[in-house]
Amino acid sequence: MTPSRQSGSGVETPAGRPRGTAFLLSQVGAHAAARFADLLGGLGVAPADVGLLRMIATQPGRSQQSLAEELGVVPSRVVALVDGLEGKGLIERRRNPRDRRNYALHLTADGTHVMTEMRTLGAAHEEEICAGLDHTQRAQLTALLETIAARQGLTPGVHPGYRQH
Amino acid sequence: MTPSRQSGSGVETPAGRPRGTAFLLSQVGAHAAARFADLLGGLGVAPADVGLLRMIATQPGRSQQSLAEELGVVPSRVVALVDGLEGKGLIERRRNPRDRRNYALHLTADGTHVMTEMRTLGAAHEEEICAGLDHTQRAQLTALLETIAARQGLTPGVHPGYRQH
DNA sequence: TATTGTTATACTCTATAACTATA
DNA sequence: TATAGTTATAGAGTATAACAATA
Repeated sequence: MTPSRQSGSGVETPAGRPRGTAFLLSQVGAHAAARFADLLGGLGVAPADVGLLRMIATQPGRSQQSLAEELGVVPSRVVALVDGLEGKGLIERRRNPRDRRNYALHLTADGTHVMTEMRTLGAAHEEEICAGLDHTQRAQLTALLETIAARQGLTPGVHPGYRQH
Repeated sequence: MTPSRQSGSGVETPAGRPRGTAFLLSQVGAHAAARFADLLGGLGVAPADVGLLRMIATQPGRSQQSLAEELGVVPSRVVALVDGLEGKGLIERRRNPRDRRNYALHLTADGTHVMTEMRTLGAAHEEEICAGLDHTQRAQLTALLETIAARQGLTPGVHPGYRQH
C-alpha cells in the first residue's frame, strides 16, 4: 500500500491544495466553531463564555481559580470573563464568609435562562453541521472523533481554544 | 427514534459536558490546528503564512488582490502577511512593467525550501493526528469530513480561519 | 508566607478608512 | 475615475507581572 513514488507527500493535491485528513479536521472544525459563534451572537454571549457558564451551571459555587485550572487559562483571564458575564447579569459573585478571599460563582435566573437557550442552540447547531449525514454516519463520525480525542489526550468537554500558549 | 423525554437536548452529558458531534469536530479540529502551529513554529512561519505560501508556490506571479479575494481577507491584511514573508526572505515582490500598480509574488529559493519542509511537516502532522486509526478508518473519516465540507459550502483547501468577520 | 482575585500593561491579530501611485 | 497596494488607527483577545486583601 506504499506507492513507490507519488506527487509530493500525499497531503496536497496536484493543484497544491491541502487534502489530508488533519487539514479537513481543522477546516471543518473551524467552520463548526464559527457557525456556533454566529448562533451564540443572538444570545449576546461569546464562545469563551459558554464553557464558563456550563461549568458554573453544573457545579454552582465554584471559585475562579478552579475554573482557571480546569480551562487551562490564567486567573486574570477568568476575571475578565466573569466580569463580562456578571455585567450582563448572567452570573453573580457571592462572598464566602468562611474564606473571604474567594468567590462562589452562581448563575442568576437570567443566566439559567440563557443556559437553556444555549442547549437549544447546541442542538440546532448539531443538526446543521451533521445535515448531510444519516444516523449511522453520525455515529461513525462521533466514534472516530472520540478515538482521536482520547488518543491525543484531550479533556472531554474542554475546548482547546482556552488553552494557554 | 425520538425519545419522548430525555435529559436535556442530547448535546450534553448528565454531568453537563458537551458531547455532540459538532463539539467534537470543533474540539479535535482546534487541537489539530494547534499542533500544526506548534510544528510550524520550528520553521519560523505562522499558520496564516502557510496558505499564502502554498498559493504563491502553485501559481507564481499572483497579485496581492487575488490572494485577498481567494482567502476572503481584506487587502491590508495581505500586505502584513506578505511583508512578513518578504522580511524572512521567503517570497519577493516583483514589479510588473506593464502595470506598475500591482506586484507579482514569487517564492525565493529559501521559500521553495520552506515549502518542501512544510510538506514534510504536513505528512508528520497527518500521521500524528490519525495515529489511533487504521487505514480503513482514516478513509472513512476523510469521506465523512468531505461530505460535511461540501454540504457546508467550504472551499476546498481554504481554511475558514482566514474568513472576514 | 501562601492563596485568591485584581489591575496595569503590553503584545498579537485583524478590520476600517484614508491615502499614494498608477492606470 | 478606478484599481493595487499602503499606512494609520482602533478594537478584541489574551498573557505577564505587580499588587491588595485575606488566610
